[in-house]
Amino acid sequence: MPKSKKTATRFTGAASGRVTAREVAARLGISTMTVSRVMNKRSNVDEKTRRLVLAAAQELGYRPNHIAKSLVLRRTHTIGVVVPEITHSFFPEVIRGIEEEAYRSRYHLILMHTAESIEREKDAILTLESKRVDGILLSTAQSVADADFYKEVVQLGMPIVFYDRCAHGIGASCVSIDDEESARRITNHLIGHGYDPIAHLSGPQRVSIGLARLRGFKQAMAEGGMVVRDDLIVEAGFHESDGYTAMKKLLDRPREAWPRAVVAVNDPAAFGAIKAILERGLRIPQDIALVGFSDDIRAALMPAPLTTIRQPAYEIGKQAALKLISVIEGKSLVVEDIVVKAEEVIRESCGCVKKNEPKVA
Amino acid sequence: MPKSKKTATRFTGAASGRVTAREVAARLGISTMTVSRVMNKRSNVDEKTRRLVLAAAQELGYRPNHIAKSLVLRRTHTIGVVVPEITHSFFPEVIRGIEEEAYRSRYHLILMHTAESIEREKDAILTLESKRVDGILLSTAQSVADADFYKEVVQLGMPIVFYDRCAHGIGASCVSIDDEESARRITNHLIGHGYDPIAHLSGPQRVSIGLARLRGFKQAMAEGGMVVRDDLIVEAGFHESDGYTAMKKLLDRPREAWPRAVVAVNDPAAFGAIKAILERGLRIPQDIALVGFSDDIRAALMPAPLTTIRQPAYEIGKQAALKLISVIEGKSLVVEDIVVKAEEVIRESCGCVKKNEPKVA
DNA sequence: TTGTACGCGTTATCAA
DNA sequence: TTGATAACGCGTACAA
Repeated sequence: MPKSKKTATRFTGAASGRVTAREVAARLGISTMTVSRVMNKRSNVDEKTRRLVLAAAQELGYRPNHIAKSLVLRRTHTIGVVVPEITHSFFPEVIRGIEEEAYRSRYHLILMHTAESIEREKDAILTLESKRVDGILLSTAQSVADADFYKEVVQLGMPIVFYDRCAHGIGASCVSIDDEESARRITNHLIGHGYDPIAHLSGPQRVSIGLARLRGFKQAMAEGGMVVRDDLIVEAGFHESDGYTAMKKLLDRPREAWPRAVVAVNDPAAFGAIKAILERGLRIPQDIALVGFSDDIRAALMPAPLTTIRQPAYEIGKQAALKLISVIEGKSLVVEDIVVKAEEVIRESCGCVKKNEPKVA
Repeated sequence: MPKSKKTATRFTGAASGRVTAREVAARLGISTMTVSRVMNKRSNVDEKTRRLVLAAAQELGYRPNHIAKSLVLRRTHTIGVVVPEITHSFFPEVIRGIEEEAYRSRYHLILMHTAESIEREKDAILTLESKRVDGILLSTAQSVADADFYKEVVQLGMPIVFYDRCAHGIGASCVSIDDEESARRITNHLIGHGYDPIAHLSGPQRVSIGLARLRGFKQAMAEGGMVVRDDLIVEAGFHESDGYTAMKKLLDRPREAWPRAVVAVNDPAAFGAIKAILERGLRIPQDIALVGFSDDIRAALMPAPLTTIRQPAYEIGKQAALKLISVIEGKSLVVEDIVVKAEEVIRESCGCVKKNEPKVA
């Protein structure tokens, strides 16, 4: 041994209360490298020593320190997941999809909830960069203003994939359903049944999906030869209360100005609209027909079971994770928009079916 | 000086593509310690150099490396959250509570989903230990067998707080509602209305809440002078399908063996039971009365709006995070069971109210 | 098959 | 107010 030991080695578990590879090695009179090799399942270790190390590790309660490992390998095997609204049932399903895929590839998740706040979102991204996650999955907050911020993230070399609510044109991939096309299809349903006029409770126009669904609505109207009346497009929001307020605003007008049918930007907004409609003593769909978007767990249980678009949330999460991981691992270099197919769920609220199905799914 | 468009020019190797404190320091001809002091808002830095450092950091796109920081400080400022079932609406609410409290104290969350599997749960805990989280919040998987495993976690010095589904007697705190007492109260409701006999669709008896709710049921029955018949206690499960199967089993018996009322272990199970009851053409509560547990978001929307117990999920998450953080920071040394108050929500399914409230909340 | 030297990026400590 | 040095616990690249 050439050099004198300057290391005042702790033999007991000392300060951090944590056992290190050095202690496992010391216990057996071997080097830490052998311990390292065993823990990483390298083949070039004698079977006998391998078993000794494993036993000692077990006995001492050794847990390899991923922090130190990450520092040297410059990989954390961790993905940052930024969620704007954890309560909305759509996102937990997305998370489940992400989680399943991450688990399969042995990645872990750091969860950041922005509560729809752009400030918290920026903060979340900075934190994730500092935590050196290998990549980020992000759905933008409603209040998103500048894509420049996202662009900087991309330029700094952080792999990022957007899901559901995307920022386009900044060199990042996006996984979502075809919001525009889906909104077009479901609007067509109402048009096809002869309802006129048709109103739209829109989402915030800052948010990609709010914009896309409005576009789909307008396109269907144009194709159907309907007049798009600005006074029948009410910018609402994604929450039940938003839909309630917006619908009430419509119903506060004179009766002849009421819409005959309504396309809500999502199901919660539709629920609010339903409430407003029923409060007036009106019937759905006889007086006003209605469709939503997202197939919320409650949609089938409404007094008028809601016709809506089913968003395959799990699939979106899965695809997003899949894409991100392949970007991280250098297996995928193209920036792309991945579109997951959404399907219509026809129920009674649009007046398109007559049969009374049992309400419990 | 206005912003440069292309930030982050790497000078040295920096294979990870990441700017380090060394590079910021080199740029200014100072030491990394000064950079460190500035980033950590230490007071003993000259105001002028402080500004220079901040400017250089900004320009280079420097993000302090939390990994390295964690290694030396032996603190990650991260909490591991283990969730058995992310889809059940209860847990996202808990997570929101945890997240809010963690955010307030500047902690971050690593989310682990066990999908009710004990294997994945063990794996999750080992990973969290390796990731050196500062503490763990855990709700046990249904298949939990040995508390010994949890005990080892505690003995290794990892702060851990259980929530909702707890492991007792191992020196860890627990945050939950008073399941036994709540089950007792809601069963009492049925007894008070003269229903007899009363059945219980129980949860798995391996899980703390399954056990506690059964105890509460039995206690109420005993206090009410009712006979507890083993054949009317059916071990079901927490899912809708479990409740459906269990209820069908009851209804497959001769009519005189049917219960007059049913206490379901939770709302999803109650939903399944409702389905089974309605399929037979029976009415709720006229033929069979029913109560659930948890106030699922769908409870009010059932054909027979469900009387249930509201679990303050957000509050549970908040309390659990609060307790864990104070344990981590050495401000709380006692092991305790924290009980969050749950309240009954009386709706029509128990036949206790007559008025027909609007179904949309 | 096993071990040694060094570096990953940061902070505590002590000296200047 | 600032800087030099030594950890933190591990893996890479070599040497033995």
